[in-house]
Amino acid sequence: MTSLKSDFLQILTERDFIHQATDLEGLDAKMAALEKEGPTSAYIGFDCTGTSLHVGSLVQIMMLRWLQKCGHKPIVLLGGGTTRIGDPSGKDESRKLLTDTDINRNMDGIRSIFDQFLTFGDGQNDAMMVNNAEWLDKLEYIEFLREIGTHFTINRMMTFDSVKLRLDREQPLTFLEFNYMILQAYDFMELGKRYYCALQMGGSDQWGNIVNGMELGRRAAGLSLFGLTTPLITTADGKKMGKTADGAVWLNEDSLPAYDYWQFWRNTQDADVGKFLRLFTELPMDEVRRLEALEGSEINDAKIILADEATKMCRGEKAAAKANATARETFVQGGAGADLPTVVIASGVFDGGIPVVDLFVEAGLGSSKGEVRRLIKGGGAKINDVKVEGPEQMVDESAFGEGQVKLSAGKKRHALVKLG
RNA sequence: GGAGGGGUGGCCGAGCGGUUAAAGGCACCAGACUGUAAAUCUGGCCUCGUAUGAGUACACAGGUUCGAAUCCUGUCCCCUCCA
Repeated sequence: MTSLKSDFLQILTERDFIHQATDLEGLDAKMAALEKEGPTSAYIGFDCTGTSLHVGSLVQIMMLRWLQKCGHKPIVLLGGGTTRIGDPSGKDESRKLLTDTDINRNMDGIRSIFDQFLTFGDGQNDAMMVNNAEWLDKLEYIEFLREIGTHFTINRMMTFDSVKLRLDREQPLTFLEFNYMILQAYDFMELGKRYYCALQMGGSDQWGNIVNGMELGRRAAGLSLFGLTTPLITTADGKKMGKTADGAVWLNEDSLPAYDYWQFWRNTQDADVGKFLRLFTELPMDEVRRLEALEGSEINDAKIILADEATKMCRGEKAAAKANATARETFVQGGAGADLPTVVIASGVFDGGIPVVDLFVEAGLGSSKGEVRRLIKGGGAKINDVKVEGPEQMVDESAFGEGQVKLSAGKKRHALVKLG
């Protein structure tokens, strides 16, 4: 890559954020002119398909954060309107249609995430959040077709992956979904007109949608727009990043406690440490290079730093410190950290003792008694770090040395039970 | 509208009257090895039960049969081809 002049693109390149970009030099020149011409604003759209976003969206969010750090203006576009259509990109089947109340609820959840990562306000490079329902809901069909529809040919639309893949696999694509890209294109143009937004970023599956928006903006409004996509982030063994046993790794505290979030990063594979440090932390590159070069068990230090940094950003300094402390106490000192999932059980329940099996289910370390029984059979269940010998074992109040009991299912899952 | 094919456990996918709680694979969980890694090996993977076992289960509802995921009837859903 030839030398880039703008800080923003320089950083993005160095940290491997960029998969494809339109006219990188042109964009670079525009962004480098920051001091004279003011900040460039750029947007990323997020559909409101769930109450939270997961780490899959984190690359995108990090880009907005860097954008702001470099003195530009990030725009978060919530897809209040487009979510009512459903993006067919990268999906074999159309998604179930969401109700408006679902969408509104989801929007609230998602909104709260961005407060962690960006600074919102009215200043020149403060972030802003907009909802595309604001303009999409008002569109008039015939008028829209005449003004916008004339700029799209079916011939070209058929060549875009989101459409082509679906058709190639002989999967149905509804007319509703077919319109998604047009509406997203319209968004880009609208943001260009309203807020001088010149750049749209997104995941690699958004390339087609982004390019469409650029072309529409140019043809229909004479705007000069740019597009940039991130690579699909996969783990070293080729899986899509961000799925764990219990599902997605959510960014919202409500959906995933900070301790688990921290653990997710802590359990990164060796081979991914460098990549993740680049993308998901703001550590200087020298530091990243030093950390990823660590070998053997030393790389664990790098993973801890990764977990600290990532958690700090998403959940705040305190939560990160707490998660770190809990992990240290639990794993290094073999104790029980305060941040472990905790269940309070009325002390009366223990009169005469209760079966271990029930206790584990109660503590959320197993979804059924059978599952816990199997765990015990496999030798994976421990109480206060003592292996549970058999499923018939009973637990009574004598186990509560300091008012709590630590239960472990395997090496990584722990929970505390307290008397209440 | 017509003709045909199909709906099996989280997913893929065998089975097509009893030997089927249902092959195999993936995913997942635990153990061993380690470094809270990867790879590998071992065990597990519907619910209840210490267990012999029992209860549910192969889209849904009925029926035939000593016995059905397997045969029949109806319903719902999906796909393909034709118009």
